[in-house]
Amino acid sequence: MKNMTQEPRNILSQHKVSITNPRIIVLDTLLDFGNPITIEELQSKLKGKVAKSTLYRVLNDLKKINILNEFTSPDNAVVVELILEEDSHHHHLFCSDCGEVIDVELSDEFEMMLVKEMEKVQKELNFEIKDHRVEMFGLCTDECSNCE
Amino acid sequence: MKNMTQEPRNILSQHKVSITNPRIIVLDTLLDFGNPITIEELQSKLKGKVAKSTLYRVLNDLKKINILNEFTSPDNAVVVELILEEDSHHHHLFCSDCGEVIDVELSDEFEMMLVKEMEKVQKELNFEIKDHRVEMFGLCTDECSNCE
DNA sequence: ACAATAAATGAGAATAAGTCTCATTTATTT
DNA sequence: AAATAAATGAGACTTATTCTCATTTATTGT
Repeated sequence: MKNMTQEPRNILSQHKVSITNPRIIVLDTLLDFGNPITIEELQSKLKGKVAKSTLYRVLNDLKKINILNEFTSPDNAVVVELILEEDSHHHHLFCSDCGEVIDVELSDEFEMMLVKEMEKVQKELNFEIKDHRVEMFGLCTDECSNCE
Repeated sequence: MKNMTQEPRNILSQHKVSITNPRIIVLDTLLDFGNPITIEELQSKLKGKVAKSTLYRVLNDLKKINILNEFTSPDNAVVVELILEEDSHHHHLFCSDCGEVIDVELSDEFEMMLVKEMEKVQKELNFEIKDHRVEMFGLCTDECSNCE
């Protein structure tokens, strides 16, 4: 899902937040990595460039303008992922061995069925469902660059 | 999914772990609550009865014998839930307002389709999928005892 | 382009969740 | 009931995240 068409400066100005160095650097790093990334890994990539407190602030800023998705891996590590306009709806696959997080697109057929299920749940439980998430856990095999 | 048929002592002896007071108290509390619960809330229920360090140890023990499920809420709070033998496969619904976590069963039809989707993903990505989870987010309305 | 104002940053202190240590207590085994 | 092994409590320690505040950087109006 790597995407080089978007520029940090454009992203920021499109969302009407001021353009600052730390924001550009964080966005650059996320765009360059192109996959969901652990805060820990992100911190190590930014060591010496962006202060720890600033990193957390920038991540919060990005969440506020809805271009950052945050979730946790099975071992409770926080993972973030940029939401780019041309990204399609997708879910995540976690390797329990190396910790890698992989984007997965499921079929439209499946997504439609999930929506129907959610509608049923909404009615039964009188709950207004806004969003959903499908997570899959397992082991990446020989294709994974981390585990061998 | 509240279940009163299981006794802490039986659960522990069935899993060959020694029967101790803190373990009984923690299991009792989880059985009594009968729903997924935040560590924070669990701690407050056990205040003065079980030491913090012991609580975490007991929770780890229960995870080791596979009778405790752990996951995180959308705001990254850790939530635990007892896995009882007669519980059926289910998913979770999170209220963004009051933080309540509700068990949801989805149709067999849907689950079968999800399994098919996972098989596709397994082949495509050469990933061995062991487990999955469907999470839904939204707002509970007038039925919820917490929000009004 | 420049001054004034508002917002963002860095560095480290503060807080909070979870783990670890170790002396004491409680279970289990014989 | 004694010996051995395991579990506990209390609090120290570690690590992730938030907060504070003095300084720097961006934005706005002229």
